[in-house]
Parts: sequence; C-alpha cells; structure tokens
Amino acid sequence: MKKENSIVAIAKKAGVSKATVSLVLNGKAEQHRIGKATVARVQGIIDDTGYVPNEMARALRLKKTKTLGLVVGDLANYFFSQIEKSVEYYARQAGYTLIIGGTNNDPAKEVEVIDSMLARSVDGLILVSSRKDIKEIKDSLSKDIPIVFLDRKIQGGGSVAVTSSNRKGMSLLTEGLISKGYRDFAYLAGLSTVSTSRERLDGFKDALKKAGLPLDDAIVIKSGFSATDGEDAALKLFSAKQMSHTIICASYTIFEGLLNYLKTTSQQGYLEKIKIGVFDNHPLIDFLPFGVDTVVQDSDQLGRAAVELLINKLERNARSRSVEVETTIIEREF
Amino acid sequence: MKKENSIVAIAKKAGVSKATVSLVLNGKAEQHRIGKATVARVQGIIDDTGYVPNEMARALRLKKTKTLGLVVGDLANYFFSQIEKSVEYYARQAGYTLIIGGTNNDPAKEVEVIDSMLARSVDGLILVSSRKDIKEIKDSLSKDIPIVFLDRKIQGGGSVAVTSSNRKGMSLLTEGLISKGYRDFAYLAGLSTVSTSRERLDGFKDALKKAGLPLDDAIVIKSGFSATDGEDAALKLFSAKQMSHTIICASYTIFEGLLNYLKTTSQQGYLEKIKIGVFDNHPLIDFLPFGVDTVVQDSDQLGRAAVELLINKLERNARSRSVEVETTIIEREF
DNA sequence: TTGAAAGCGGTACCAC
DNA sequence: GTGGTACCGCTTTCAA
Repeated sequence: MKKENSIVAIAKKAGVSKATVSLVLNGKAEQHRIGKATVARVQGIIDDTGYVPNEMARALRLKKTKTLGLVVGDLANYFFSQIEKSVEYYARQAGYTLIIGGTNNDPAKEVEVIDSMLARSVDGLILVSSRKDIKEIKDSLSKDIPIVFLDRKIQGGGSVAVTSSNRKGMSLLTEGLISKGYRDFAYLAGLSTVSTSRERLDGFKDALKKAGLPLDDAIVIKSGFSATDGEDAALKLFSAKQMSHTIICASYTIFEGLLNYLKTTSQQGYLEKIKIGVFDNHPLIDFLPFGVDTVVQDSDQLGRAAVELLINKLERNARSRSVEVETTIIEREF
Repeated sequence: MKKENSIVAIAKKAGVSKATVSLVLNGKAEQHRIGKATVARVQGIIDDTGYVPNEMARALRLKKTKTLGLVVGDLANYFFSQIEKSVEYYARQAGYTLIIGGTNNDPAKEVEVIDSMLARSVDGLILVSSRKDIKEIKDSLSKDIPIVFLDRKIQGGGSVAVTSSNRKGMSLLTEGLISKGYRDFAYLAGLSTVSTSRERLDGFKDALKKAGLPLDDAIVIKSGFSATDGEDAALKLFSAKQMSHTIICASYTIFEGLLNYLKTTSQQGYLEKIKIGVFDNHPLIDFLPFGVDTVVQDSDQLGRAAVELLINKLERNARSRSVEVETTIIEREF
C-alpha cells in the first residue's frame, strides 16, 4: 500500500483546511477548540491513509530537525561501537534520529564532519573529540549549537562532558594489582593531550602513592590511542633495558597493540610471565590464557547520559553539569 | 566567526538576485551565461562569508537529501561495526551523510526504523535485514526508494545484495579442517531463515560431500544469530549424548555464545580438547589458547560495494546485479 | 545576462 | 472553532 503523503491531500479528503489537519497532527486540536467530530474524521483519514509527515519541510519551517550528530574517531573500536549503540537507542527513544561521522582521529576531518552535520542542521552534537579546547572547535563551526562531549573532556567554559570515572577506575585497577603483590609497573598511557589519558594516569599514580611505591620506578610510555600506537609503545617498552612484569594499558586499543607487537615479534610466550591490566573490557578477554584485570565502562549509561544532557538542553534549555559514570573492575586469575 | 547563512544575504551583498547566487553556487553560471565578473564577485562573498547552504531547504526543493540510511540488527556486533565504518566512509566520500538505525533484530522495530528514515527522506537504504522476502519490506514502506541489502540476501524480484562468499568460505574452512584430520563435526548454524546462514550451511555440506563424509554424522544445530542464541545452541550440543570434537560456528556471535556457555558451566577445559572453526574473525582470536580457524570477511569491500551500488542506482539509475565479496581463511594451530 | 516569482510541504498567526 | 495566508531557504522556469 502506497501511503498518502501530503497534508493538503488529507485536508481535501477530510474536507477541512491544511491548518486544521496540522493542528490535529500536532495534538493542538483541543487547545484550538476544533470539534471532536472533525478531529476524529481527520485522524481517521490520517490513520488509514498511513500519512507520514515530511520531516524536511517540518525541519525547514521549525528550524529543528530532531536529529543528533555523533562524531567518533573510530567507529569500529569496540568501546565506541557500544557507545554508539547506546546513543542511537536513547536518541531514538526520545524521537531523535542519529547521524554519525567517523573521523579516523584526524582533526581536519573532524571539522569537516562537524560542518557537514551543521549544514544538515542537526539540533545537537555528541563529540568524542581529541581537541584540547572547546574554542578550537567552536571557532571552526559555522553555527552555535549545543554540544556534549563524550568519553573525553574538553577545556573551556560551558563545555559539558560525560565520562567514565577514569581516575578512580584506574586507581582501583592498580590497587588491585598491588594488593596481589605486583610491583614493577609499566604503564602505556595513550595520548597525553586527551583528558581520559591524563585522568587514568593520575589514577595510576594515586594508587602507587597510596601504596607508598615510588612513582619513578614505574615506566610510563606515552603514545597515541590506536592499536598501532599501542604497538609503538610496546616496542619502546621492550627495548628498554629494564623490563616490567606488570603492564597496564590505558585502553583496549593499546592492549591490542601490545598483543600485536608480541605476536609480530613472536614473543607471545612472554604473556605467561607477565600480568596485564587494561582500562576497558571485551568478552574474549575471559578466554585469554593469561589473567587480565580490566576496568569495565558502562557504555549504556555513558550513551544514555550524553543523550539526556543534550536533549535537556535542547528541549528545556537546561544548564547541566558534566556527568561521571562509575566503572567496575574485573580481576582474573589464571 | 559566525558565518552568513542565507542566499539572500549573499545576493544583497553582491548586489545580485537570489537566482544568480544559486546558479553560481551550483556551477551553472557558465551554462546560464552569467558574467565572469559577477561570478567572481559572488564567489568571493560566498568564500569569505563562509556561507553553507541549508541542506533542509535544498532537500525540500530537490526531493533529494544526499542522505543514506543504514539499518543494522546490532550496532555493537564487531562485524557490523566494521561494516558501518566502511559504509560511513564511502558514503561521505561520495558526499552523502549516513543515518543509522539499530533494530536489535526486532522485525517490528525494523519497520519503525525504516519508516523514520523515509520520513527523513533518505535517498537510499542499506539494509541488514532478517526478513525473508523483499515484499514483506516494501509493503510496509510508505515510499519506494532504492534498497541494497547487505550481508544477507532477500528473496524477491529486483532485490540487490552485497554479501560475502558465504558458501565458498565455509566450504574452504571445513575442507581445511578435514584435511587436518578432523572428522566429527558439530555445526552451530544460526538462523535458517537468513540466507547467510543457509549458504554457509550449504558450504559446510559441500565440503563434507567432497570429502566423502556422510552428512548425517554431523550434528547441525540451528538457533538465532545472537550470542545468547549461541549459548542455547551450545547447551543443546552439550546435552546430546554423542559429543563432537570439531565445532563450527556460523558467526562470531555464535562463537561468543559457545564460549560463554562453557564459561558459565565451568567447562572451559573442554576447549583444549576440541577444534573450533568460525565464520568471522577478531583480533583477539589470535591469542586464545586453542587454535581457532576463521573465515575473514572483507568488511571494507562489503561496505564499499553497498555504497557504490546504491549511489549508482541513485545518480545514474543503473541496474545492478548483486555482488559477492571474497573471503579468506586463517588457520591457527596451537 | 539577470531578476521575479512560483512552489517544495509544513506551521502558525490572524481574521472570520 | 475553522480557514486563509505568509513564510522557512532554496531551485528553476520564464520573462525582460
């Protein structure tokens, strides 16, 4: 059945005006005191004609698209794909459609992607950005629309972010390791310009301090956040004279990089001699032949909070404070 | 810098009419014999005013949104998230924006999601659908727009699909296993209404037949495609009297389900005694303590082909035949 | 070579 | 209570 597709067609069928139909459609019939009979007739036609309003026209008129944009570095990254699933789910629940943009962690592409979303008049933006300051972003935008940062905080007035409890999570992970007797740490930190990375490193240091362990003994290697960066970090680590037997990866991707490095260099055997901690979890980690302790992020809550904050801003112009979502730890003996 | 945002504003600044600006904007200045000087002046203003056309207005007028919709069962599924990344990349390359919709494999939600995309006037749809027949889908749609099916084929005239070489891939996987001496197979098949599942099962049978092995000896268990379904399948398998020592999973999710089942029932030890084959790959599989042979799908090509087919249809109204993308096998000894 | 005007499909104000 | 109508920003035809 092909459906009817214009408000005038409905109006004609019902023998009323466009305006009346529009009011019925938007539930403003009551308020405009349109007759019950008229409403019923119009609604009937709408129903059995299967009419669906043209969102483009509506968007043009209202200057609202009921569309949200999600910009992420790597869409195939397990953590981000979970986030995305959650964001899409809650956005749809609230009647919003989600447009996505992958940037491959390229800042130039990030601007490009965001601008294409603005041209599409998205109502609001959820950004997983590697930028340091919100000004860098706002300056390059053609419009001023609500933005919520996800996973990573951005410096600058009025920026709202939804993040995991990075510092606390990493601190607990490390404490757990320390309590099991691990002492000689190497820490693969990720990108130090990203808040997430800095906070996790702080958490690591917190735990060392709390345990009275000297910070200087730990090897801290900074790199990017991709698996390739993780490989580079591992290379640096393994070419250092002094070797650590406890390695903490600041993200799943870095962990993957570490594993890839060991595979490529045929040093898998090494995995049996070391203990690994990872900030992030993955179903298959349960089945690895070496015990990996992980921090689990609540991706559902992260996505949900981001959507809620954004929509609160959009629909109620609510000022909101940033949100931190709790993490949990999984310890695995082998 | 806030940018200028209306074609009239540009027109006023340049001292020309809307129409002229529009023609310049769309590269039709030449063809309408607009003065070089005028073009230059208009273009200049467009440039340094940073004007970006309002896509909503354009969409309304042209009845084209330069938007594609991607509908997927589970956005967090590793395979689909890779596909999505690829689709987004190639769509953007071609100047299209991607809207996504997750259905949680719920057919009712699928209709809902697709309809919301039609209301948004997406130009074309890429569907990973569990439906059997294209009629089921078309009938429930309010508009007739180009659709490309991805990963799964749908019955019905004129339906175009991009899939992996499922039958061949599974056949090669099985042959590899047979050539290494494995004989007693259990096959966790997934959903038999899905073409992917049927084709892979056919491939499995092809290999058995080719090797002269009796089909009846193999235990084939059908289930859904989710990890939970995989668990159920595993439960059925392990409650059968006769146990197999070679288990083939028709997808990664089923594999995950199998592993979860073994974990939940504390039978992980069993993994050392069996050989597993999986249609799909994952980076961490390299590090599992038991050799898993896998079929690798080329998600980049899958996404790319889907986008190309769709855009060829949209922009050149090209009739296209379905595409099958080659798979490769990874064998792992432990 | 350029400008005026209609119209895409809605919404909302205002007059009846 | 209901209908007429202007307008959102852009494209395109037609007249000047």
